[in-house]
Amino acid sequence: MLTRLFSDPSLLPDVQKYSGWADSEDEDSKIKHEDHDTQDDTADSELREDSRTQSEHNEDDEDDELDEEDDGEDTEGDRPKKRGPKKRKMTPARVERSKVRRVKANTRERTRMHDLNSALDNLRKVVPCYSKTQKLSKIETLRLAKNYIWALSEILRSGKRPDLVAYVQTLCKGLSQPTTNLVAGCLQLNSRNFLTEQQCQDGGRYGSGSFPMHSYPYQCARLTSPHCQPGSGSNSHPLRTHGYSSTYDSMYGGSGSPEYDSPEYEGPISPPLCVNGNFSLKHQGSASPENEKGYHYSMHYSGLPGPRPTGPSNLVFGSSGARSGIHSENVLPYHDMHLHHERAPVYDELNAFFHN
DNA sequence: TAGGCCATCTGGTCCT
DNA sequence: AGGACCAGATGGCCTA
Repeated sequence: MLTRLFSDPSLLPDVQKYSGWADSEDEDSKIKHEDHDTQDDTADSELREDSRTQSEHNEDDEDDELDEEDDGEDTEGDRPKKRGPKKRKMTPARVERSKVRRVKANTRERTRMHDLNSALDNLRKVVPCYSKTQKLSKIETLRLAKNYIWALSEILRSGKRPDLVAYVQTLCKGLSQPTTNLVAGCLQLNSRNFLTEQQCQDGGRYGSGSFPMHSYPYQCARLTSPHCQPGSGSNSHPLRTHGYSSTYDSMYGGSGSPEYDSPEYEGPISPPLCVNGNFSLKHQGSASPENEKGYHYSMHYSGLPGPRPTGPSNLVFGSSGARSGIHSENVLPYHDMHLHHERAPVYDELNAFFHN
């Protein structure tokens, strides 16, 4: 309950500052630890005491003058007298300072974790599967990102157009089954979007003329995604008759598809970005929900033409601005942000590679 | 209900 | 000295 309230970064600091219940939770935590300390007055609590900064000790001198030393009580009954610095009593002033220090540290830690989560959200948006409604978990996001980087690196290294199956397999390597399904569904949706909309309405650089996506054999492979409806647009494509509908069987441990080894499928290979539907429909002037949907699932990667922004002012992913309370992720909405995105060199290279 | 995921608190350690 | 970072602990929420 409180946890959820705390999860609102915009509310939290003020809430903590001005509300009693937030402090009470902090109090609960402290009580928990203080209980621990009292339960066993041990090295643990000693360590904590010993680790206190020198300045605190100096500050506490005044307190020490007041209530330092009652050595008798310090021995805690039968226990042998401890070595090292004498344990100091937690005077009310010390307790108060400790509380303030802890509250400040907690706030910083929350902010830090919020920044981390924001960065993860940004990462979710640039990996090949992005959905606002079905977010990848943190660990899966990192795994997918790693696989994505690996896949792109391989493309650059080999200088070959990627095979979609291998590409998808690389992307899904090590991912959980649900995430694999999700990724596959995203890829499928984007491919379909491209086929049914992009191909028809876009005569531009990504159209069928410059890029033979329409002839790609894996466009509507059978997927677990509900987006792939039998009989839907791409399903009627002539190439659907080639029996490639089990594209993902092999990766899911299904029937296995010897067809994949056939040279027949090494033909027209689309770039991974194209496969993933990186023909950002947002830029096509259409505001239809379908396009919007496709946009969310895309990698926002198509708006590559144009001069590369230079200089730190264009760094959307720059410093977090945590101190000012403004996170970089909040500066621009993503659909604006990626227009100003400082593209990594790999983007340009890939773009050039696939469009020459 | 168990397990996964997550947010938060906390103390320790390292760095500037 | 203070902040950043880290990992462990804890508890809530959600889903199969």
